[in-house]
Amino acid sequence: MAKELTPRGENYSQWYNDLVIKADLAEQSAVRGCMVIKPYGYAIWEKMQRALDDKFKETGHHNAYFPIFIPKSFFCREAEHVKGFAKECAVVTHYRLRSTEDGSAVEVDPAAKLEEELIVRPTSETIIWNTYKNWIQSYRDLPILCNQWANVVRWEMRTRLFLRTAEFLWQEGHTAHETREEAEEEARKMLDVYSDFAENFMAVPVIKGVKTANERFAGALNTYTIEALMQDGKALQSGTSHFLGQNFAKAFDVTFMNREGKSEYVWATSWGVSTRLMGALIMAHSDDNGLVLPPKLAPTQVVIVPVYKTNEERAAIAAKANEVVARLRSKGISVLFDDNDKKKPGWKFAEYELKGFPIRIALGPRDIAKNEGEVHRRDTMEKFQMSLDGIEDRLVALLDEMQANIFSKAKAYRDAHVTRVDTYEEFKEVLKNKGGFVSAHWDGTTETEIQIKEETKATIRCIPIGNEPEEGKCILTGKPSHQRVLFAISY
RNA sequence: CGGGGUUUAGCGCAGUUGGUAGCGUGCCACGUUCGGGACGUGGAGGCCACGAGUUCGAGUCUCGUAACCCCGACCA
Repeated sequence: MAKELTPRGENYSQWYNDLVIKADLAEQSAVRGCMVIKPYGYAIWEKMQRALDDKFKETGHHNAYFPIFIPKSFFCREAEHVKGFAKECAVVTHYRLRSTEDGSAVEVDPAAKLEEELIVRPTSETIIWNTYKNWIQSYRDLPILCNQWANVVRWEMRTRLFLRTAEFLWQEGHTAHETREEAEEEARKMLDVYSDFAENFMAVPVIKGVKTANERFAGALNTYTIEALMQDGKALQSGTSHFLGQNFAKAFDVTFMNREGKSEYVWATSWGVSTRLMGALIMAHSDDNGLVLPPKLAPTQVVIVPVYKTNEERAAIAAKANEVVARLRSKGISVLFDDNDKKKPGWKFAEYELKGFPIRIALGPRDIAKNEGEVHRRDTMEKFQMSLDGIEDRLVALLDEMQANIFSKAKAYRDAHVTRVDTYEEFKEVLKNKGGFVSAHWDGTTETEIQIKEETKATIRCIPIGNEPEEGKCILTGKPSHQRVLFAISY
């Protein structure tokens, strides 16, 4: 029992942390608040990246890259933006080190102080809009649809692997448009791209919605969000898409000649998802045996574990296994044949379950004799015998079924944890004992929102898109309300 | 920045009234094993966070310093 996990029920945070480390996804780095993503974790992230990138390309976007450093003066151009990020910025003040007098160490060379400090990007709106200024003169130059895969730094007080780290990997799309309508449509479209990805690849059901003014991105006119629910009943903001209006165009003086020959400020959007999605993936599906990966994101979908005593058996199984490997690969299934002789089958079973490999096939002498394999599926932990004839087609179907099953399981949990309440007492009771989203009336004011947050720790996660209008009374103030909003305690 | 805690082998930990360092796991070697995290034997691995004190003697007591963790405030 080398890698026993903390049970999920007892201490969810510890379970999560344990799992991330023991499944070889990531670990705390020696640098405060920073994370090392290990090869296995990164392989999953790469699959996510690839799927997202394909979607971005399909919707007409191009990848580009902008500097990691933002001159302080750029950063301060947009008042709300700087207010939102100022408290968590890493700042470069010098560009050189020197040896100390006794030669035993190095120190910052005071003579190498930068004239203007550089901010390590917490997000790239400012450096990008400073650049877009030079790219845009006419409506013919629009739209600009760029995406960047990058790292950003936000000096958070408290960090958690994948969910909140001082440095994290993400993608940030930054688009420039001719009209308000086009920009708003873009922001909405990218929200749909995100929710499609979350649900169809990650198998994580999400609620699409609009953020309240209080929760909006610093500098945006409107922030759209996808909100997912974790198994401990906390919500996780999993992706955001912002309609920035003309705020950044005005801050960086980006104008274009419109079709009427008049000068106009450019309309903007930005949108991003980060390695936080890894956290969502882990917390949405995993169980006490470890990680559960949806087949579309599993770096390896099928692992074949040989079971043998003698070298003759080992050779016979290997021959059969290699044949199965080739057939599975011909159907596009990623497969590993683990004939490492140093580890025993039982050890391998546990290890691959911990790492969330969707399907395992055990091949032993008994199976070979019958031309069968023992198939184990990770999502339900069921085992059954399967003929090796045509196994490739059956596993393609099984992987699809598992993808769907993992999603519907998560969705059933999520749906069971959206609770409608009409009084503040019920509201507090549900948050305390059941968790999840609480659908309630709110009077629409920031004061009420903040008071509820202070009293219950719950925030308004979003106003769901397509919300049915409904007359009611604010749970806190009793003032009239025209629709319900979703509250939750969140990460 | 408030409140609590930790620091001893690669990792996880124990170490009693102060007496000179231990367990689990991992690692190396050999043998028996191999259908759910096998076992035996042998082996390597330590400035007990750092600095000062008390003492014949400090992992253990006192003071100081640092790093990290948890709970708050801040946030994708």
